Amino acid sequence: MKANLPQREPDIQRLWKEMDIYSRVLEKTRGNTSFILHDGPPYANGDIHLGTALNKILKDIIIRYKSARGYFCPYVPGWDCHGQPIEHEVEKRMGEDKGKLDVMEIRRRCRDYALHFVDRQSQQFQRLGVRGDFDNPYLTLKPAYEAVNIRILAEMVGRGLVYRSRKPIHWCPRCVTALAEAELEYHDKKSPSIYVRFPLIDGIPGQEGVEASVIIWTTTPWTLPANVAIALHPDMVYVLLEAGGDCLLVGEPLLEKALQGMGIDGYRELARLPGRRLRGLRARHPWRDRPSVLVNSEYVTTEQGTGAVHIAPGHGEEDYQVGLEYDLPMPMPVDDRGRFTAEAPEFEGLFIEDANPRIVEDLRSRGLLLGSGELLHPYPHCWRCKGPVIFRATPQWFVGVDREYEGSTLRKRCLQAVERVDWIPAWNVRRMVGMLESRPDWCISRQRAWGVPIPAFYCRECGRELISPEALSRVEELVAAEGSDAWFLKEAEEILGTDFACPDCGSSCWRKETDILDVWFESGVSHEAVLRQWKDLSWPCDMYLEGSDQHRGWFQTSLLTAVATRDEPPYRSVLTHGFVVDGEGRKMSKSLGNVISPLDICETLGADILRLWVAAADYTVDIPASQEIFDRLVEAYRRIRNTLRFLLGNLYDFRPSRDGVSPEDMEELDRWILSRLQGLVDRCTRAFDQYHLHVVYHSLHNFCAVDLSALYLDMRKDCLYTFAKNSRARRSAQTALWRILRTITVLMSPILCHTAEEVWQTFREGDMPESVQLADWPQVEERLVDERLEDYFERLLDVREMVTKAIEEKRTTKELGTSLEAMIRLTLPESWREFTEGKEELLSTFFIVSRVEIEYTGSEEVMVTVDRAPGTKCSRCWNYRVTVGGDDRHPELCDRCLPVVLAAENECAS
RNA sequence: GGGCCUAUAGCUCAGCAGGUUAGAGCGCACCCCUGAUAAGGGUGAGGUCACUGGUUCGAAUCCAGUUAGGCCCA
Repeated sequence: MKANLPQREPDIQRLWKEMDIYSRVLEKTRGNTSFILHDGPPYANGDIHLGTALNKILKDIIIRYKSARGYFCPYVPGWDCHGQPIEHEVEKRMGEDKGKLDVMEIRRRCRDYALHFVDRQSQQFQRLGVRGDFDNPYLTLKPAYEAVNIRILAEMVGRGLVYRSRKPIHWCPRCVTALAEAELEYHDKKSPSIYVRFPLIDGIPGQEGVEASVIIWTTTPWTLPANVAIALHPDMVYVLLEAGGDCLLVGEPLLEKALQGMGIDGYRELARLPGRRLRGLRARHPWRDRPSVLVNSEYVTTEQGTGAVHIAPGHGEEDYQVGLEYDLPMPMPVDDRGRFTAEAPEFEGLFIEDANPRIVEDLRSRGLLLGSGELLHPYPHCWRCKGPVIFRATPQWFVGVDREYEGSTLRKRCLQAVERVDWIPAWNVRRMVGMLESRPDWCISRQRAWGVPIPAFYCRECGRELISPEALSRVEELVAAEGSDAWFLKEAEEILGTDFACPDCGSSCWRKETDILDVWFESGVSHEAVLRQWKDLSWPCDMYLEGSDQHRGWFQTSLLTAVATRDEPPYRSVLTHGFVVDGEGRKMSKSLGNVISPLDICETLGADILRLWVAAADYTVDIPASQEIFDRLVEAYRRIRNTLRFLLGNLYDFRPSRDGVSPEDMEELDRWILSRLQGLVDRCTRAFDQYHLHVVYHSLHNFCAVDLSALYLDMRKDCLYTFAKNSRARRSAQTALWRILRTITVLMSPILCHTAEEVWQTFREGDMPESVQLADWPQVEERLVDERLEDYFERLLDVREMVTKAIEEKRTTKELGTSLEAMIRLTLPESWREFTEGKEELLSTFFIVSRVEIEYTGSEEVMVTVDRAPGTKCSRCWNYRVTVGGDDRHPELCDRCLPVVLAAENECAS
């Protein structure tokens, strides 16, 4: 049996396209309760990987299930089209031309690039079998979408949430530009390594008379002019020592290393005290009047230095955090070309690298330098000019999460909103709360070209900034009509008109902000831009479904913008999945060489195998993927497929409307399997409702492998093959087969969508829906549930196990081959008489043996003995019968086959 | 380094709220069948429940720590 999925699936997908299945399913369910899963936009860059495939398939399975249950499920896929990675990629491709191109040309190329990958990924998603409105997706670069960013921002401005402040970012002083993390390359760099003394102004507790100094170590002397503080670890022990007439304060774990670095041999220990007791003391800044304050920070490590870290909030991320915590000033004496300004008059005009030796000399002359050397260490460099980059504070726009408005703050409102969301799995609420509690203000500025502008203006006369709801609404109109390009093409006056006067100086000459919005802001407003604007969608949606990394990403940015504007979360539930790892549980990476491409799997095994992989895994944790796992899944798939094929094959002469037998007229065996089938329907439906897809997979597979293949179908072959075509028993069995086939085909259709459709198209007849996707979800049919019958067969299955074991023993000794060569003598307890007496025929079918004899005894024990069945093998039904040879017309037949054959012969003759 | 999470047979998963020799399917080995045949049936072998302590009469199941791994942050 060859599944040939890679070839078949595209045909099936074409069929769906031709019948416009997405619209047909929507029409079928229109007016019903809706279930809206809002698609998180993947980034329009590169081909899809296993993680993307996992995410989209999960969404698809859930939507297919919900719509089969009757929910109205419009699904609009989307793409995140702006942002630095695309711009970076485009600039890389431009190579040398980069400097020559203007913003509009870069934006045009970014747009082409993004649209190219939207198209490509769209094809790839559809190849996975994903059903959705792929002709009408949402793209964050569309003007209507872009304009929503401006509107939401305006609403946040109206609530006083948006402010401008400085924050250190990676900056290339040669290219005069901000750099994102992805634009950094780490290379070794030789830096000066110096120990600097900061004399304390205040006395040390318990050592008030001593004139001591704190020793810091740094590899960036040029950041010292911006120093405002010295950080000590609160729990680290600091040693006050006396050496060569100096009293120095050094962290105990680093003492030896530091003294060596400063060339100090002998010393006398005066005192020891923890960092927390030194907090608040003031030290003297080498050049400025302002003191350098001793603060505590957990960032201080024992790896390098002296345990005392020089803090310049404008020149480092950790420094900045410390600055925020202690409300420290943020001097920035370095301009955008890396030259000192008048804020550092001693070095004004010097490029920072050139200033380093001057600073070191200056410190030496002031007696503050205690040691100097050189150090080779990894350091970030600019990806374009390859020069070392610096951390430099520049003005950025922020959303303040702790700003009061209407009696509360954004952070508090979000924390309350989180409680109104159904987090799946439930423990995710903890993760979300933890992140919201600790998150800093949201920096929404990016110094790039490819995105939506931050629509602020600056007075050309006095520099005052303008960001008001009124001004923003002008920009919103413009962007809605012409797209964000218009911002870059038009002058400030063309956008604002002449009726905005500067409240400070009265001027109406404005200059535009050059920053653009963080792309996370863009995707964060998708609930507004999509749920509220698309026909058939509504706000809030029922579900967001993404990887667990989105707690900090999209789940949070969506929550922030929704709560800031509507005070409600944009989703009723959030379902997360883990990450794809390899067979050993390690993450997939090029360097480990363990990457598997979903496109390769589609080409070699088929999308249904990939979908089965998604369904089989417990996706709440890491999802392993390896060759072996896919091999196993292929086996499992074959088993299911082959079972379906057997069912189909035995229904060739059966039409339910003509040949169907009503349940009360069916054979016990058939009623039994149909009762079992109801259990399967119940289990699968419950599992789908809880999104426990692996339970569905295991249940379906088990049913096919055990209930059907190993038991029921094997037992029923005799009847299906040898009974008269139109006999009630055979039609009864076929009725069961038909019901089973139809039911499990629909049950599996959300997962194995291609296979289910293929089966559906094969056995569909009469007024059955055109596609399995239009079929109703199976209901548990109470009239088919027969617990008494199931209990009865449950007990017989235990006996059957004894029977097969006994037969196996005889097989090993070559006394028996097939089980039909056997006859079974059962010794049963008297209490079994009422439900087994006279059922020898059924039992021989149940055990697939030629004959069964029963004896009853007073003992409670069940006993089984196996013998060769008497008689000879009927050439037609392969049962051993004493009646074979009883009729001269067909001496090779048994008495059961004889009339069947005679009847058929008559039919042929007439 | 911090937050959240995971660890049961070769693989995918059960084992709900602590209680008899830890289950299922697949795979594997051996056998049977040849009217599901690039199929089907049967039997069987596989697990110190990551490790170490603790709570308990009793722990895969509860607690602490360790190790390995994942996501996010630093």
